[in-house]
Amino acid sequence: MPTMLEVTDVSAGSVCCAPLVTEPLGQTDAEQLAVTLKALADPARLRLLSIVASSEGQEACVCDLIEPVGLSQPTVSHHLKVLTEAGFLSRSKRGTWAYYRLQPAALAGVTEFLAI
Amino acid sequence: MPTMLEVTDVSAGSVCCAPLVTEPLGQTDAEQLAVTLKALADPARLRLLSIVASSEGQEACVCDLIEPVGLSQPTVSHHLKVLTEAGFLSRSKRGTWAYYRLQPAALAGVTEFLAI
DNA sequence: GCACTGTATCGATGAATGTCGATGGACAGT
DNA sequence: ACTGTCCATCGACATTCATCGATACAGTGC
Repeated sequence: MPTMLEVTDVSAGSVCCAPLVTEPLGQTDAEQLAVTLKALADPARLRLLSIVASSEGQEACVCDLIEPVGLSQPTVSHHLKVLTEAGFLSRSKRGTWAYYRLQPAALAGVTEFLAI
Repeated sequence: MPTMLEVTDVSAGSVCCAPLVTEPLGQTDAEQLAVTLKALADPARLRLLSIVASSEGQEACVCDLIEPVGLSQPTVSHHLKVLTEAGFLSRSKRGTWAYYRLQPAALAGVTEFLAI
């Protein structure tokens, strides 16, 4: 088969390593975690994520996301891709529409890492 | 007195608003949260935070942080300032040395916000 | 006062990133 | 096929940011 890539699934759960407060982080672990946190650290993405999370079935179509955040369609598409690659959302296309669904495990992974 | 500023204390606890998944985030809340998360979303800062967190009394002197992260002293100082302004660390000067201490409540606030 | 050490600030620079308009590709209806 | 809609990618631009060397500031000891 050629390229059945379908974005990237982190198959999240725990993020990568022991909780932040237990032991010093190595360089590569820190870089990986920074990528994940950077995906969250943007106002537009936080809003998109919260809108998806509080939608029916924690799922929303792109067309329903553009107006609420007040950004252009390409920009919204870009942010959704970032969130998806970080594992916080998953994408499924139904007809002409693309639906993005919350992946609670990814959030849980971050929480677990930051927990005391 | 002229400027007794002493950085900025968030006197953290909960971050600012309802958990991410409960209701759509407003623009200003999202911006505030993004600033907080951006402070975490950097490899060097994650490493610094984890080193401080796993030190005796969850506290460390700048001089003990420079070598482990392998960055210049001004850069380390910059990152510590960012973490302090975000409320994750507090600073206290004792003699010539500056000690940075973990503020667990700030981490707890983020955790609370991301929790399901 | 003077030298020394530990930190913070300043200014510069290169890299990363958020944003948009324009374009392309996929699908539905006529 | 043609048209229209929904969405992703591309290229460009402006801004932000991580990093460093140089410098300034504060405290200690002589």
